[in-house]
Amino acid sequence: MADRVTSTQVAQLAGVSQSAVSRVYTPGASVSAKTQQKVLQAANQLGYRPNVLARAMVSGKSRIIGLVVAYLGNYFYPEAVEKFSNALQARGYHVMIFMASQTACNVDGVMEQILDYQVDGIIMASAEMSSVLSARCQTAGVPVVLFNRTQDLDGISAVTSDNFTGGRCVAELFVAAQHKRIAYIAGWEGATTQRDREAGFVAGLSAAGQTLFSRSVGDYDSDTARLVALELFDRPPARRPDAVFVANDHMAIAVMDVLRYQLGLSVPKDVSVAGFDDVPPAAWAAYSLTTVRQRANLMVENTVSTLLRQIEQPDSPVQRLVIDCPLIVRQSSRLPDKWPVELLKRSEFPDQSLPTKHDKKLKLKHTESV
Amino acid sequence: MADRVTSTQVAQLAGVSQSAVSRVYTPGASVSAKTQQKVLQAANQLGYRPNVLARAMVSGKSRIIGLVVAYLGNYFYPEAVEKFSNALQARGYHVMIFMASQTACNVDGVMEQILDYQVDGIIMASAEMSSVLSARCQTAGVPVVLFNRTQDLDGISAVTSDNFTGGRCVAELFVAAQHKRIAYIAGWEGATTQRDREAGFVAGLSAAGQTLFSRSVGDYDSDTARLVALELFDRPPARRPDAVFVANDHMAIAVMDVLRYQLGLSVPKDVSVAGFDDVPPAAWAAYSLTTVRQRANLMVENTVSTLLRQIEQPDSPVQRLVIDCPLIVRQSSRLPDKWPVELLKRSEFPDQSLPTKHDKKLKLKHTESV
DNA sequence: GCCCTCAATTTATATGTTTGACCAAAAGCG
DNA sequence: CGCTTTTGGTCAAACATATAAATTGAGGGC
Repeated sequence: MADRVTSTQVAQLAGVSQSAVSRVYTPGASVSAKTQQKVLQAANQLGYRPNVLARAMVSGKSRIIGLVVAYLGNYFYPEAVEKFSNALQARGYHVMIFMASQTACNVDGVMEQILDYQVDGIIMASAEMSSVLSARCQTAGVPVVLFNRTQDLDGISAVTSDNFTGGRCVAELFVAAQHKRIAYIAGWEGATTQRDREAGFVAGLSAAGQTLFSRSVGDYDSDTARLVALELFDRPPARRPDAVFVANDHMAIAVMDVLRYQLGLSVPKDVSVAGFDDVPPAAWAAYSLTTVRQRANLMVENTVSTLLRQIEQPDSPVQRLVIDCPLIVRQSSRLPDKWPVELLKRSEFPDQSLPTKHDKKLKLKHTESV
Repeated sequence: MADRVTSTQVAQLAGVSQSAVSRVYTPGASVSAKTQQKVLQAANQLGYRPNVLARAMVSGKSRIIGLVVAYLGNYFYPEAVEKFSNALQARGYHVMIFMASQTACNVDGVMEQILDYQVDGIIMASAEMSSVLSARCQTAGVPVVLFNRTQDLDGISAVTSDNFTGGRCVAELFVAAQHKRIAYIAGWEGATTQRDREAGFVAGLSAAGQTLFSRSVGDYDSDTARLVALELFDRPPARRPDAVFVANDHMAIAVMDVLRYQLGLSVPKDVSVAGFDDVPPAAWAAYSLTTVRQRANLMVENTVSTLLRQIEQPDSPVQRLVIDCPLIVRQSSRLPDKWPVELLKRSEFPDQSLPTKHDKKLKLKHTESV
């Protein structure tokens, strides 16, 4: 069996008291150089390291953060998980990961488990929380920060992208490129991201006097997206959309595959496609997907610092942070001849130089290369 | 501040002793129906849940499993993380995730942190471990299971795919398809997966009297893979490979993009490409990558059960499990006219029916559709 | 009625650490 | 040389739970 080394054993070997050992491992404590040296040597010899769990019990701080994720099949989340883990590790915290697959009742069960571990804070990514649970966290004194979603519960901070503006930019791009039959494939309708992206998109269209040509729901699921894409586009040219905004990249990629390989359509010649998130595969040459970038780094950094602030100062105010997100123009969408100035300011062109005068040339080049 | 509910408070309210409360929450304990009911009611009223950390201290079992991962950019790992978390959650354990980004020294530091949390076991995915650390875990009585890698350290179990046979199958496929200039792009040369895949591949070639036409090292990194692919294939047709086995899908996809969009080559007409892992993007129509499937479910299941067995019976024997892995034949590789029977038995054809007599037709169909 | 058994419950102790109260020795100061 | 202040250190009390040992009480056989 494991016989773990305890501070008492170290103390014995070093010839000091157990609490002297403790103080050697407590940053701001007063210890003489001599004892410190004795203790450290004894500790090294025995291979001693403080027991975090015991420390957690007495201090009330476990330095564990619960991270709730629904599914990692959308590649925005693995990226986030990695960054969260790194950012928190760097600050002396550690991530306990909880998969809250399906339903909301599932989430509630998972949350109880999280609280059992006396976590210092919770990050909710891709999962909704009942108000009961929210209240429970609050009475338990465990701060919660929502990542990439909002919810109208008091006392809960949230960090999101500016989904509305992102959606509006896509609309402006499509409109500027002279698209006339513009469709939208929605995400899961319970999600605030879905709601905001669509609202922005529709607002952008109506600013140009247009409305949605058609609309389907893909539920943020790629299989569903495939189905609805087939339904939406398997029609004669005049009755099918000439541009489609898909609520996230995960679905948008599936949609592109359907358009090209099941329906034989050309992207962007026959149909322009745009997504949301800018996951790594969106940049792969085979897709080169025009999309709205969620700045994962910034979002994670802000989520972490918000959470830690609330942990360290329990009465600090709730914060709802909205992160600006640029339109990433790649080759899955037709380019406008003339760029609205406002839109240009919000756009990035990773594949080429800025299209000011050379619009025509660029347009030619990308249509043939895809 | 948080005033957590303790078992003592529940006991007081229920009019019993603290240990009675404890036993209500201990599965195999003897409690009368009456006390149980009293305790549960009081617990409900106060919102009591046992403190896992305190329980861990006295029982010596934290029910935390440390999961070490290097990077989630290779999409084989997010899948594994999700499955691990679910499988362990189902058995009452929880996953603490540790990113061991770069070097081995980093891993050592991370391992110390893991041990500080008194984890019951450790799963090492995509990270090497020094023998010092291995010894340390052993003296600490913390079992370790390697996932998707082996290492010649005694006392460490491991679960891997049959990388050797997987590599050999790819060789046999290429040979049967009459390829004559066969190349290999290696993974990180410190990895046993890389070593075994290459060994199997080379063995398969030499069984047919062939040798590697060329070889480069991609280090399991997609950017590096892009570079070496360019170097390997930017040549006149006769001096460039007509088939390439890339040590994992993550790199293979990058290589395909280079071949098609930077060099204007057709896959599989000009070059056959095969990968390893069968990550979800390999099945995307734009790539339709022929690859060797790592059966993540089976690997995870076995890793978990091996680990839990070693936790529950500390003297159970070390186990090195090798999981069988099928060749997934898709459209990124030229099909043979005639299939070796042995190879056929190890192959799966997700996109179409089994090619027995219809080889020619299938071949035609897929070359035009890609 | 007595002793024994067995189940249900309580008491007491242990887990490994932090932390505040307490103390001894050294040092500063007139 | 006394007196106070500082410094470094020990002691003991938490922290929330599990569990071995002790205690109680109820039945049951004689």
